[in-house]
Amino acid sequence: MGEATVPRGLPAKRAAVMAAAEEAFIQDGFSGASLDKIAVAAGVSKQTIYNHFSDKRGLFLAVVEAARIEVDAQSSVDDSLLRTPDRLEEDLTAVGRQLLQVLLDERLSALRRLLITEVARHPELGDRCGGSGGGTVPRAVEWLTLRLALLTVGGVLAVEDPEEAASQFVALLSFPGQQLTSYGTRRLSDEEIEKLATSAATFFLRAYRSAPVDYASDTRGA
Amino acid sequence: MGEATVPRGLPAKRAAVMAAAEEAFIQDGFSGASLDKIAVAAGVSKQTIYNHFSDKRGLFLAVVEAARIEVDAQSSVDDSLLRTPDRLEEDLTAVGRQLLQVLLDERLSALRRLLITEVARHPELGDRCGGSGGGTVPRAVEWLTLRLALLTVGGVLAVEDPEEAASQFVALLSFPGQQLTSYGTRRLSDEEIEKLATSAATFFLRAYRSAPVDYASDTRGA
Amino acid sequence: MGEATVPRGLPAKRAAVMAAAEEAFIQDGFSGASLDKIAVAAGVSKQTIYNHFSDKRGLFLAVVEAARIEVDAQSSVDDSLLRTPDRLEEDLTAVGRQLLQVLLDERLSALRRLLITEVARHPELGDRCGGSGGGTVPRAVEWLTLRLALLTVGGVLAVEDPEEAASQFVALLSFPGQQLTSYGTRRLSDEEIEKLATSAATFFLRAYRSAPVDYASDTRGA
Amino acid sequence: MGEATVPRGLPAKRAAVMAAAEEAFIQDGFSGASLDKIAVAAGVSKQTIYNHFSDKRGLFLAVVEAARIEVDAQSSVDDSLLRTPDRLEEDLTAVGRQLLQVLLDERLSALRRLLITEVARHPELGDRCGGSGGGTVPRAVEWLTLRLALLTVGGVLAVEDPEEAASQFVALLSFPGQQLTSYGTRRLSDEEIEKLATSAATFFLRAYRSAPVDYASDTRGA
DNA sequence: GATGAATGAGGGTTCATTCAT
DNA sequence: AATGAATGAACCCTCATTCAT
Repeated sequence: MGEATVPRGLPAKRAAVMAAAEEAFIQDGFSGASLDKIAVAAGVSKQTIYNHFSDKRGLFLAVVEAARIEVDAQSSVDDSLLRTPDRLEEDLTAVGRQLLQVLLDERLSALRRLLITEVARHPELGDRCGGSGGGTVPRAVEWLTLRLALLTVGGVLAVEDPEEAASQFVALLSFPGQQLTSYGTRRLSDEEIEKLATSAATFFLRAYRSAPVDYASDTRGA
Repeated sequence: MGEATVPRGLPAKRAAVMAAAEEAFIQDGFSGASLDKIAVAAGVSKQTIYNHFSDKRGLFLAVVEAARIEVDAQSSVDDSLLRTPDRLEEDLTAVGRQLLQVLLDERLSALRRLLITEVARHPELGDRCGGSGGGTVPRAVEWLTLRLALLTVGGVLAVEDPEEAASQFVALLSFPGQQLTSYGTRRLSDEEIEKLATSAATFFLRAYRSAPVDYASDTRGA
Repeated sequence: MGEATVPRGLPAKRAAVMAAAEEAFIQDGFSGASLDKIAVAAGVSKQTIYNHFSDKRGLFLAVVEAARIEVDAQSSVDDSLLRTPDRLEEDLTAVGRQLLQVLLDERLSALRRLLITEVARHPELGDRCGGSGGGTVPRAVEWLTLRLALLTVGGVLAVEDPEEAASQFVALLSFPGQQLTSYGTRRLSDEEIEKLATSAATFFLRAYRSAPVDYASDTRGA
Repeated sequence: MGEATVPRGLPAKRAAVMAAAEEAFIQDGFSGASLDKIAVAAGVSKQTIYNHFSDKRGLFLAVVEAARIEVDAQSSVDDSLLRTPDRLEEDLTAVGRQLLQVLLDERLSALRRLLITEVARHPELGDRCGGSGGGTVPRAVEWLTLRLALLTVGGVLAVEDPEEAASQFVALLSFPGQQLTSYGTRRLSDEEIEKLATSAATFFLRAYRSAPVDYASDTRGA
């Protein structure tokens, strides 16, 4: 935990350093980022960085950890969705849209790209950042898990393992989303988002919708 | 294509440089890798690198391009699978196992991690490396697409868009695979592979199996 | 003025760097000089140079500018000469002697040689170093101009344009002086100096002495 | 003498190298010039340079020596001038104009700048290149010396030492010419040339015109 | 005689880091 | 707590030069 829990130095300077460092690390990677430039960008002496953080790696870890927490706290899905059986497909598609936007959020994507490469070089990142550097957003996934469980209890869905199903839905969104955007390097158009969300929701419901009687008469979307 | 297609210098030295460079770039990233060390590792003078490649960047691009091509050429799936209606679930699970092994192949994963961060910094990579998301294996995916199409034609599956369905299957495997392994940083156990493959195959067939009459009697789920 | 006017770093180190740099640049030229060697000669780390100066070029410009100012400040002619009509030829010859010594001063010559080649490559030098031809000494020339003007006012000389005449006198000294010494590369003997000064003074007075009545009886020549 | 008198290799390639080298050395100085770039500019392998010349210095010396000879051979003054007493001032001014153009010739100036700095570093240049690297043009000066001697014999001028007088005339032209042009870095306008030539001729004749009877009534040009 | 390939040394510059204030 | 000054190592790259073809 180190630097993050025992901040030394004036908090304002510390925050300026972390902001500048986050941008630098995201832009240039760990080795590519320069403490000189970070200090200049933060309007701070270089030594001040060393007063706040143990060294370059310490700064890096603190920045990533803070950003992860912050991003996760900001990502949520419209809580009114998936609460009733009607509009099931529409609601799930809407959830897909929102999840996509959360998962492909610019800052989160940049962070994820950073983690993906640096975790292999800095193993402590894995421990600090909720595993794997995968960069999914725990809160939103937990929320979806809960909804799926409730819908199953309500007889609307037939999901044996809600956590697994939630992960599958996220996978159906995230994987093509990352492929299409080069891991968040470019943005998706509204049409692309719509298409991905619809496709995932359709596929998902085709497998997990509970009423087999409806199945034969189901007019599955294209 | 540049340096990769107009090799100058003795091919042996060139190959040694590329091998050493691939390892260095994978290990330390683009900025982290040192040409000095690459030269030493390749048993070559530093200037020799510049005799073969224009730049550090030129070397990087050549290395990545070559590795991509090579990896893709080596990755294939057992061609006898998914050729008959019987053993559908077993075969699809086997395909999932093999795809997982291909997709999480150590070298391919390392390359993917490299690309994920560096594409943002070297846009040429996207153009050269086909999709830049870096890291699915075109040949294997094409193979699966073809199999799904044929099975649909044969009435075994009900897949409207085989390409999309193949991508979905890959997503169901790759996304959790990458999460669990920190993008290929650690290896999956056989049990984990089995579980992922089974889960994906089950989910996939639940949605795409063509005979609804079988649906009610299906003993699905792990 | 740039680096020269905003000195950062301990002035002592800065001065040591500039001294070492002046010697190196004079000895080896701009491209020939090595910052490594300058740092060693100055007893300073190489990075310290970059702490004080923006660049190799920045260092070069600062060094040349400072040296020019310093050299000019040190060069003067015996102020008691050319103040009375008597001893006109002797005084002018003495002025010639002293001007020669000033103009062929070792440091000034070295600086001039440096400027002559580098001005073409670093145009800023021309602006910074007053005329860039590099190497006459403004203060001494101004002094002579004033003396010639006063002697003309006193009726001793018949000089229409004192500034032009001063330049001519300097030309009569400098040009052969530079030729004979390979632009200050070797030193003149006292005899050579005497000969040049006498020749220039004789020639000059032959043209500019005011009393034509004296002309016929003049015992000129060496 | 070395390379210049015992040329090895195909003369065409040798000439291409020398031409490229002359430009490079003039542009960038001895240390600044790169054999790599010279080879490319000459359309020749680098090793070919070493087949023709001993090393970088050998190439440099050969280039400078050849250029000096060539430039001198091309510089001459209108031989019909200064042959009769009439039009003395006009002729001498015309000689001044032509000498200025010769002395400030672009190539000669560039060569002179090169020599001025490099002679100190390569003493053999002084021996090979007619002393001092001063860069006057022997043939033209000899011509003027002869003319002044003949005019003195003819009673038109009163020059005791024609060689010294010729040098003085050259000094009166060259020195301001080099100052004004930053040693040949920029070109003089016709007006500037005219002014310099007139000034030198006027000054020269004021001192050396033989007829003192004319002196009092002389209306010396401004 | 001419080449392409290779070398080792050194170029200028910037790095992460520490000391003194 | 914060700074400016300084460090030594390492960075990528290019140098003049030689070897083998």
